[in-house]
Amino acid sequence: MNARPTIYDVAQRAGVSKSLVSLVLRNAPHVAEAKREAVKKAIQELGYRPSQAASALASQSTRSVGLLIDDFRNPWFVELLAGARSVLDPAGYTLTVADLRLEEASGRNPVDGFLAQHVDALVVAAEAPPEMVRDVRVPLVIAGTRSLTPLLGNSLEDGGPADVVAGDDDAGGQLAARHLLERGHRRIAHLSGQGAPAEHRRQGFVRAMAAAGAEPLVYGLDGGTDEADGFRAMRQALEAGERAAGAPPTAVFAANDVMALGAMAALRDAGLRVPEDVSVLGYDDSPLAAYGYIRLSTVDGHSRRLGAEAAQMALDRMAAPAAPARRLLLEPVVVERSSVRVTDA
Amino acid sequence: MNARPTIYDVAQRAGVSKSLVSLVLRNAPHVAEAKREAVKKAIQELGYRPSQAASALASQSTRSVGLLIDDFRNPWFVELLAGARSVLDPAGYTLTVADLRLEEASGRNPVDGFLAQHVDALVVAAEAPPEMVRDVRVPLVIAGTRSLTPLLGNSLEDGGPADVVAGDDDAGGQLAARHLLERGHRRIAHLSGQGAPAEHRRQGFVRAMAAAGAEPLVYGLDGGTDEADGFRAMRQALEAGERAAGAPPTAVFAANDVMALGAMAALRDAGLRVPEDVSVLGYDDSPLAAYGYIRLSTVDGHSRRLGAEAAQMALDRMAAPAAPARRLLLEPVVVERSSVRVTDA
DNA sequence: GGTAACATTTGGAGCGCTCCAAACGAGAGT
DNA sequence: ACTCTCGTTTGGAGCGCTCCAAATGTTACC
Repeated sequence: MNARPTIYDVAQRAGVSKSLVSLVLRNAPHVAEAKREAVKKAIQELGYRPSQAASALASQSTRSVGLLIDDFRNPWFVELLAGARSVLDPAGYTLTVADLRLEEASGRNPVDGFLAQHVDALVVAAEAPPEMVRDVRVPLVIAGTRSLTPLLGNSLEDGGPADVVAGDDDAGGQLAARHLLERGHRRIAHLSGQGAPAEHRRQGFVRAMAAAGAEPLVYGLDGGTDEADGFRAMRQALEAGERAAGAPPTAVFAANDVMALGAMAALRDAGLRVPEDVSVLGYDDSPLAAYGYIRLSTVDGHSRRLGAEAAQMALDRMAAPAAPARRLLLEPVVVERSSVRVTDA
Repeated sequence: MNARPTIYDVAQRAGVSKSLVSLVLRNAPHVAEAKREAVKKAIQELGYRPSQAASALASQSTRSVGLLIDDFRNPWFVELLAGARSVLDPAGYTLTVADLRLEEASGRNPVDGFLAQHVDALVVAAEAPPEMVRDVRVPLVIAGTRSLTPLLGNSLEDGGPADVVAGDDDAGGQLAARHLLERGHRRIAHLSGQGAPAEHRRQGFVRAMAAAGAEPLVYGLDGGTDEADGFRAMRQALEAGERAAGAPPTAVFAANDVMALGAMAALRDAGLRVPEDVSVLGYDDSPLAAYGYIRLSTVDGHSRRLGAEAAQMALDRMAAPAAPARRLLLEPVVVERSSVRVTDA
């Protein structure tokens, strides 16, 4: 009585066979309108809800894709997720999300979790250790940064091919440097941190600075990439500036928006105004950057489009498992808000 | 060959029966160490991953609980989630999260989704329409605000009992008013919005103001509760102040942290400093409030504890489905940072 | 009136696992 | 030597659904 009704219960109530109920559920064609209605009515009355477990088991498909993100605390993922849903929803696919940081903290392997759940495809938008995504036996798309591309080598060899869509972090780093350079800045500090995306952004930055004959000042290499790390790296930059020339940098490029926010805190604590005294440029164009109170100029890696493309790739690969692997590199652009000013110094 | 291996494959390779493999998987006692090892080895070699669908179907349990949150964009949920995991993980339960806003936008019912997935319990931490959680037939706990309590009536009648753990929003509103009053403020604007939590906070605020003989100035009633709404409501408050006495409020209490951030933007645009010219108090103690660049004083509804208690209630109810429904009201406190100052005006 | 052609509906055989009752072995006790 | 235990292992019967081949209508056409 408290037991969950099954298609048999529905079938009995509607006076049809279980198979017909199944057809109605998947709204198949060639079902008489009257019976369809009768079944729907019975479903209503019984409060029947299909068992995804049974359906997955029988059909070997869940019409769902898993999305692995880095960390729920960094709102970077919000747009990615929205982009992915915008293509998955119309296709009738469901998205399940997991947070790598949280999963690892509890000693679980999120990829195993997804596979146990029978996701039909996997989108990895986090720096997962290569062995985690190896041997996945399900369409895999790497979404995020160019830095994840090396994973490909492995995946291609011992499993299906993996598609990749990434923001070109190296180009983004160069872009950031040039953006600041073009606005008259020369003493530009870069706040970096560990992890592949940060590394690529840094490399691009360093290269572009060198090309312009400016000295790249890099801080925070030993730390992470969250707000506190940004704060700390900014303090280092400030202290280095005092020690050396007595002049702080006139601009700061942070490896992501959250770090930029940390930097802004450190600057304010030091009595420096943004952008009057020092300009700040972030990366990601996360929701944070767009807040009116923050108005952070930032490098936009097109996270929404990234999500959409990744989802599309997953869909395409499910349709054609043997198609050649695709790679798409998205060209970043800078979004100007109010944290960078032109200087004549 | 590309097919996913099953316990039969593992059993064959390890030279045991499928039942033994199943026992090893659930690491049951009374399994000889040698066989256990053999099975584990076979699992390794084959890259076997259990099928959650099959297991759910056979055991009628997934050892997972669903968590419905409001909106991924409001980082309020981050701590809630961490709190919930802190109790679910040790108990061997898995958490799956869905975002009400996103699901509704794509015309889906997230609760149906959870039930189709066979979650063993459901934690609702969003203002879901009552009919959505009716007739759920699975332990249900309402986590969030006192305002969700009315749902209970329904759930109790036509389904299992629902447990509730909530922050006392009404008390929080009063607390906010008193906090500001005690610090010498009299012209206090409240930025509210639609939705039950905001309503309760507002009611508490209005009551406490009245009790102190101060006039409650409420704005933004016609809007929502995100950053832009906070900005708009703050502008209204400022304009009203000019029109009336020529004096802006000396303090602002926003219905949540994101709105407070919007208010801070409006204040800065108006050339007013926080807290020197006007104090700002938020609500939720979200990660936003803690950023060094923001340092927002805020009412802490104990979201982490909320998550933990909710998870515990879910666990308890699964263990004792017939136990009387529990309700827990968490008393909010204010977290002082740097956005409120004492005034003598 | 009979039958081909099509639209609709149905039972049965799994999908990969869990759980149960029963089988099996190996010491222990008599 | 024989029975009892107790620890360990096993086959079988489902869980609720999908998918297929086959059955059953229905309509149309000769």
